[in-house]
Amino acid sequence: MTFSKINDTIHLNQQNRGDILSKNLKLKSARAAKDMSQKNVADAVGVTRQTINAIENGDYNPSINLCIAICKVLGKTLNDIFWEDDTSD
Amino acid sequence: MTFSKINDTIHLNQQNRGDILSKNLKLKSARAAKDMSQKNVADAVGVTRQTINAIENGDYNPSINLCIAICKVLGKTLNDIFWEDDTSD
DNA sequence: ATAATAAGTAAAATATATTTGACATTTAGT
DNA sequence: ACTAAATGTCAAATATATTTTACTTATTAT
Repeated sequence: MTFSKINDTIHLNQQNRGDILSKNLKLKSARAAKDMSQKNVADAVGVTRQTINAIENGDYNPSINLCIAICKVLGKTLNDIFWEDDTSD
Repeated sequence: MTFSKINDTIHLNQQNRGDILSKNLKLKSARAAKDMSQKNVADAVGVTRQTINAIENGDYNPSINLCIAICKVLGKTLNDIFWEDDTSD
């Protein structure tokens, strides 16, 4: 049994930061729903506002623990904010 | 027929240990359900087997893109494998 | 007993997430 | 006009995820 590599996008994304990654609009709207600024969320989860800004703008990919912390602050789950539902493409 | 060494009682408590090293047993079982080795998953998502091993054993936290890739390989979602459902903050 | 695969672990090197500090733009409010 | 808060972005420094190489143990099968 062989397994094909489906994760080429990771290294591609890491090399072309800001080019290919799309914005996380779910995060932006979830934050807006809580009426929190980027700095508010950043302080709540213990990172800088630049980090939250970069995540929203798709400049790099956060760690799973940071994603979980953000979700909890915003009252959402990982699937709500970070799961890409692009089943059709 | 050989007998394996049963050397610890830790396994009995793995599910509900709140310690530093909380293993990701959901990942382990999802991988077992697909009959894939750590190296199989590693190759499929484009990382080394040490990375998969470290994630399963809770040694460090992967990036969200790697988590998504792992989930897709195993036919699971982020919530299935990486969302911790302990509502006690 | 030997070989082969899977798994656990570790030290050093590399890649990249995150911080720090700074500057610019927009928006809303006096 | 000014002020402040929120956002966007950038370069350099730091922290840490990930790789590479290697050694070890466990398991299964020959």
